[in-house]
Amino acid sequence: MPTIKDVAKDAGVSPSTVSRVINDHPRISNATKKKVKKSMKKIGYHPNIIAQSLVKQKTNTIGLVMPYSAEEAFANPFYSEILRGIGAVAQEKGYSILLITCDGQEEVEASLRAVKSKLVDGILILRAKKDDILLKKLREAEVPFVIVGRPEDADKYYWVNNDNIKASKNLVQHLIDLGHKDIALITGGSEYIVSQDRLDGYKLALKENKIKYNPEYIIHIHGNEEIISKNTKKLLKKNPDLTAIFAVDDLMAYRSILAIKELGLKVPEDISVVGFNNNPLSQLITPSLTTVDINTYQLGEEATSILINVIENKISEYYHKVVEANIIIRNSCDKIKF
Amino acid sequence: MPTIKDVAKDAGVSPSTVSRVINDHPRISNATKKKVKKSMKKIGYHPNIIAQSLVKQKTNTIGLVMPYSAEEAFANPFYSEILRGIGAVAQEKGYSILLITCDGQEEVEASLRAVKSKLVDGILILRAKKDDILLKKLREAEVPFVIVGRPEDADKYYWVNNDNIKASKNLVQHLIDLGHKDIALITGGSEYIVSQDRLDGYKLALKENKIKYNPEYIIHIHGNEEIISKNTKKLLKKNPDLTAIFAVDDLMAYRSILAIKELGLKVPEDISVVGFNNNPLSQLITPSLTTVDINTYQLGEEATSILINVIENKISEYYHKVVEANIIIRNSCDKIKF
DNA sequence: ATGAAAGCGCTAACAC
DNA sequence: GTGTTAGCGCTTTCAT
Repeated sequence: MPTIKDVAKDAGVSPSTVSRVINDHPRISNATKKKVKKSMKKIGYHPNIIAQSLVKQKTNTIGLVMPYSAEEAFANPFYSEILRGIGAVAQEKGYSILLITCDGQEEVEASLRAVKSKLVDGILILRAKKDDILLKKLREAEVPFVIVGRPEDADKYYWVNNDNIKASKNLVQHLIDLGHKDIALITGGSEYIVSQDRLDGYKLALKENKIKYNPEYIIHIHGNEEIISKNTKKLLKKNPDLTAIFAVDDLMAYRSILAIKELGLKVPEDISVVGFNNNPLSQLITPSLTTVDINTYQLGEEATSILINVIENKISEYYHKVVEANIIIRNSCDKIKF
Repeated sequence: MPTIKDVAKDAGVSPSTVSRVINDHPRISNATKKKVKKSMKKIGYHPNIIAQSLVKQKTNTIGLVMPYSAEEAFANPFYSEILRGIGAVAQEKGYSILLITCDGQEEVEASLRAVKSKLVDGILILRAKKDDILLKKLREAEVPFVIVGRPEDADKYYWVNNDNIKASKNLVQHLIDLGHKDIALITGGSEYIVSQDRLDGYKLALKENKIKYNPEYIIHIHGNEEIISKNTKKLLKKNPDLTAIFAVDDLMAYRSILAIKELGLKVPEDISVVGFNNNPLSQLITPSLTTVDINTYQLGEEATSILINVIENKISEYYHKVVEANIIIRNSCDKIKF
């Protein structure tokens, strides 16, 4: 592999001149610039990015923490979609993406290692938990990082999120408008703030409509498997008054629908179902699923854009951005008949 | 950020001794080893991986080329799932994953750049095309790389794949066993070898059962959108004899099923449908989809394992591995009634 | 078993 | 505008 010295020799200039050409230095004559570029092409030279990183103390790489947990959640197209948004902006601004894979509990360690080893200039976190050690450690380490999700101490972080409370409230309001009063909520682990927010939106909608909140209607699910099916069935048997189910992720909604069908009931005639996140498949299933489009791609774009600005010192004050979420009404809900 | 010199000073040894501790050099006394490790912890030292990479001429990073094309294909859980397999092995063997995102046509350039800039030690390619420039260029560049898919000139590459011909043949045989003779095939762009293989398997099954091959039953789809719906409908109207549709990806099958339903026909009573790739959702839709499990996770594991072995010179001869694919029979196919 | 010194490929003062 | 030199943080001979 040719180095900067080989180019210098071939072009009859010094290595620093070659370096200046690489970095588009202003004070360099067009003649030498051309000459050097020709030499680079001739001998097939590519700058060694590792060497550049070492001296510039910057890798132009952002880290993406991805626990490869067995949770089905990971099979969620959410990740592919947000990755697309992240990739698009990163590429446009000349950054690479380093996937930091790790198993479950190691994520704190793995992230810090990537940062302290100078592998990445900044980090993207794809979830926000309550009492999150990872966030605290990263802040202590003074690494640039951006969260997709709403952290606690919201004014001490950079983050991007949907207004989950509002979107959830609107979605439940839609069910209420159709005449539903007994609405179950299937939500995720209560350690995730997104679960809390969607629950809060649910409660808010009930309150505004003077519907009594019934804690028996709430299920917290950890993982995404069979439990949902079992719990849906249990729920429906225990509470024959239920007419609607709100699942906080479309994948969960699919499982609920299946369980409802297995019980011999029909969606939406007997039970209305709504989801969240607008999985691309939700328009293809039968019945097509009413859900909330959270603009996952844009979430990825915005987060990356902010992160790169932080890395390049173009933002100093903590800052967040709320991305619109829109209800998409399809065929999984019916009016209550009196 | 502390460097190796700071540790050396604190421990009262030379930088090279610290380096030897970092690299588990055999000839180093336990006493100094302990002393140095203590200092490292005390001052919060982490080796700078960039500097290590520069001198070792090795980054311990593998590149993953991912065109962020608009194709829905990218929303396919296939990518999440294979990423999990790749991540698991990479992490276990101490490698990071660099996502090389690029738009459509740039993939050749982007991959070569990553390699020649010494950003990665090797590359993983997630598809095989006919007459593939990328593969040729990578081989010219003498970069370690492994393909997920069967390339042309199969004996000149490292690759991992399912036996798509066999799996496809078996799947079509299953339809034939149910009495189907008029089976449409919806497949991907003919530039992809996987499309060709699955078509060949289809043809083989017909031949073995002395069923005449009808080219009108074959549709090549580029992209995954509305076209599938339109084409399914056109196909069904033109060929009322059709009793089954084989889509080479589950997502395509979902769209076909929807189109069939929109035509007022029933799956599987009127038309049987089979898919491929065993999308996790295929068990959740109604009717649940008969498909082929290609063991995506394992595909990712094997490919990564081979790549790392190649990088570390543990394999020299070109080599490939075929991963089992299994038919999963669900409820989307019916027997033909005579 | 440990230290001194050179060098991986590049950039960035500082000279002129 | 271009060359000289030092140095980014680490490893690795070559000494001892």
